[in-house]
Amino acid sequence: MSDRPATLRDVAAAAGVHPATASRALNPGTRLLVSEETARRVTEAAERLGYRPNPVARSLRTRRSHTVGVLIPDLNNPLFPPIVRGLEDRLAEHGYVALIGNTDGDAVRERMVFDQMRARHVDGFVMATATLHSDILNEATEADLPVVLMNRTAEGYPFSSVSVDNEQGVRAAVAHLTSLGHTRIGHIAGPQDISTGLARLRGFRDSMRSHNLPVDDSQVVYATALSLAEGLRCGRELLESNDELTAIVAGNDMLAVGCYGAFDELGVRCPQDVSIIGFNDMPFIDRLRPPLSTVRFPHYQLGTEAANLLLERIGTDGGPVKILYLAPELIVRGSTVPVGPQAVPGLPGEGDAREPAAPAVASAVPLRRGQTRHGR
Amino acid sequence: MSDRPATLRDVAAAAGVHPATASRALNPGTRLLVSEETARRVTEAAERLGYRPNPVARSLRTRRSHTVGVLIPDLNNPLFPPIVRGLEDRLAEHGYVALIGNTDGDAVRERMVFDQMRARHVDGFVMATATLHSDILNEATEADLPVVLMNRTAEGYPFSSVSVDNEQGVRAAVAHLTSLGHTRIGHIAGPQDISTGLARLRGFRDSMRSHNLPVDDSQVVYATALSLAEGLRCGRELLESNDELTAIVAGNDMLAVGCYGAFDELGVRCPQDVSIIGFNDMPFIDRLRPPLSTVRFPHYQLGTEAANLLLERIGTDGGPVKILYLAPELIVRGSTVPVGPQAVPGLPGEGDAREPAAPAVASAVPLRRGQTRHGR
DNA sequence: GGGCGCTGGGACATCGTTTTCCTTCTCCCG
DNA sequence: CGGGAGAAGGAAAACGATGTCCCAGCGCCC
Repeated sequence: MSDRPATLRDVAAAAGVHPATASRALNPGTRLLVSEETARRVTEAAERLGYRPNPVARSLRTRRSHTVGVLIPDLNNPLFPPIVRGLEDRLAEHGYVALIGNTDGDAVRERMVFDQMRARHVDGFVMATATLHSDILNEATEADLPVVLMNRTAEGYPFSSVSVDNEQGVRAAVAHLTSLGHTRIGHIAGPQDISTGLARLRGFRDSMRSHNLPVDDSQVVYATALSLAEGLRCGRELLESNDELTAIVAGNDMLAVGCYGAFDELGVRCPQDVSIIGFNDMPFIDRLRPPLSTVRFPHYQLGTEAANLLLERIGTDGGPVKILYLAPELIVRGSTVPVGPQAVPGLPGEGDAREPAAPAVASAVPLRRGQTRHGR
Repeated sequence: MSDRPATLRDVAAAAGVHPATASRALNPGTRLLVSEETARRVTEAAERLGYRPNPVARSLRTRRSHTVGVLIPDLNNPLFPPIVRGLEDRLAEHGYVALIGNTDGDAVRERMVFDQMRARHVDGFVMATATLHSDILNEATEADLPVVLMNRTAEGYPFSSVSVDNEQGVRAAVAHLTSLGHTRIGHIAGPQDISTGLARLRGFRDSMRSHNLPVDDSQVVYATALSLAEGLRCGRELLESNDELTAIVAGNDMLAVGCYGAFDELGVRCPQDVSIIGFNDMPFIDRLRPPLSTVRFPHYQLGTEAANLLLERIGTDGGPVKILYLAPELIVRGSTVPVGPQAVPGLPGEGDAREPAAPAVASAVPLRRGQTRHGR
């Protein structure tokens, strides 16, 4: 109505009460301190004036910004947007908003955004950042900041975390490959200072052992980053030093896609010559050639669960520390086929195990169009 | 040092001055109001105490939140992360942070996030949202909110905008196709209530006309959203009603990729039977099969320019309204080939016009590995 | 009937800055 | 030597909400 937005004082005046009373009436937690009748009058006045509490003033008083800091390596990595969406959506339900900070895996940048967010008085942190610099975690511990680790696990820190059961995922991947007859399986391991890199390598070794398959040193190559470039480099190295390799378990989808480049370079056909399986089931990964077999986990839900954990910690300060694991799921696509000479199917790599209803290439008829076209 | 973070009052006490003086000394704009000597003492005290101004208190007083609202359709669309990164990086340089709101192309959600952001007193808006609901724009105009439209143009609103020269981009696409001998070219138009959908359709009609190629009604199909599903539907429709079509200009990459699905369904080979070209050059689009020819624009820079425009508007209130266009660039990949029988090259769709240095498949030698492998 | 407990709500301080106003002091010039 | 300009910085009022303190009134019970 007026040009300046209505303030609590305006509402109080309109309702004929003291501002403090108006505050009490409007606040769910303190509403029972005022009479039914007064509360009604105040809320009605607020409604009429289109009153919106000023979150800045409220924050100043309550020392709660209703803002959380989210540290991720890089939003450009297609894995993160769905996770962030889950996080944001869940936070929004509780009146919180997320401040997203990209660290680019750079310690200096990470420190910068962390400090910047602390300066803005975020109520908590969700960290999915690549290399967990313990000085930041230490600082957060000392300052008793609510922190939730996402897709990373806490070791010796009093932080809740939500992540995927990486060992189980990799075990499923290895079991899948062995069931296809593969025995010489390589692994492109993610950086070992990242918990996922570590856990997946562990899962790889464990399940190879349980299948009685030896793993010599040349079968594992270590990436220094979860990037396409490192995937290319490691794939090259792995293939060049291992003649008889028939399958690769990549530390994540990015590394696997990078490996596609190595295949092209070396004239290796995928999946006929070498099968490969990734991890994450990134968006669009099913549209590559060949469509990548991978281990999926529920991205969006990872975000919502992280939000839940953080909200618990923030809400009643004393919320328990929880370590949550989400179950992974094997997704078989065109990049993994049975080993051996028979492994040259007519149509190169199609068929997604998860969407069986999708009209497959195989079922398409040549169609009238094809003929007119070829005749040209 | 202490457990409670240092406040301006602490700094003032430490420097032996009044808090107001400390404020003046610390604030670049008012520093010249205090003596050299005092300023030195204050900054030194601040340094010593590790003083960080409380942005909440500052915001309350200055009515500046140093926060901007960014409305985008969906962060999951790979086109947006790079743009958002550009925006955030540039804003961060000036002490601003972005609040990102996903509208999902839904008017209700859009209204929600808009209100939420206004309640949070953002200093301005960057809107890249799909359908620009004029009531929101009207409201922003009335309230005199700084608004920058990104990848959308303003029509009759006093807002700066930055977008791509869509007409020119589509003209380049059509010229490319005609130079390959295509004459029967279809268009999957984006929604006509989005400025890009409109402009690209206009560009299509214009350039077809200037090549003296007729466009009948069946050659243009209208998508209701920039989604894979709509691309599939429209591609299907276009192909089924146009027997002799040899090329398609898609309203954006998403529609083009959706169209790939239609190709599969109908047994149409791409690019041998039908060439297709997209728009945007989304990340990872070069890794599809076939790699999509498309029209690129500098994503990151779109974000930084939007940030620049907004900062100008926010800074000196009176900053001019600017309409900025970025030049597009044609990217030829494997999805567009010459029309006719000769259009069946040995290797299906490879070769990226932009990265000529990349080792191409064609140059890969069979390699020793290939032999051992084939012998198996 | 007076003390007591309880409830509703007003007054005021407070969160940490910025900003306006005003006092003090110095200096310069007529 | 007095007065005005100007610099330096203190005092205090915001900004808008919340929370603490306290008082007035009312019902109740002994």
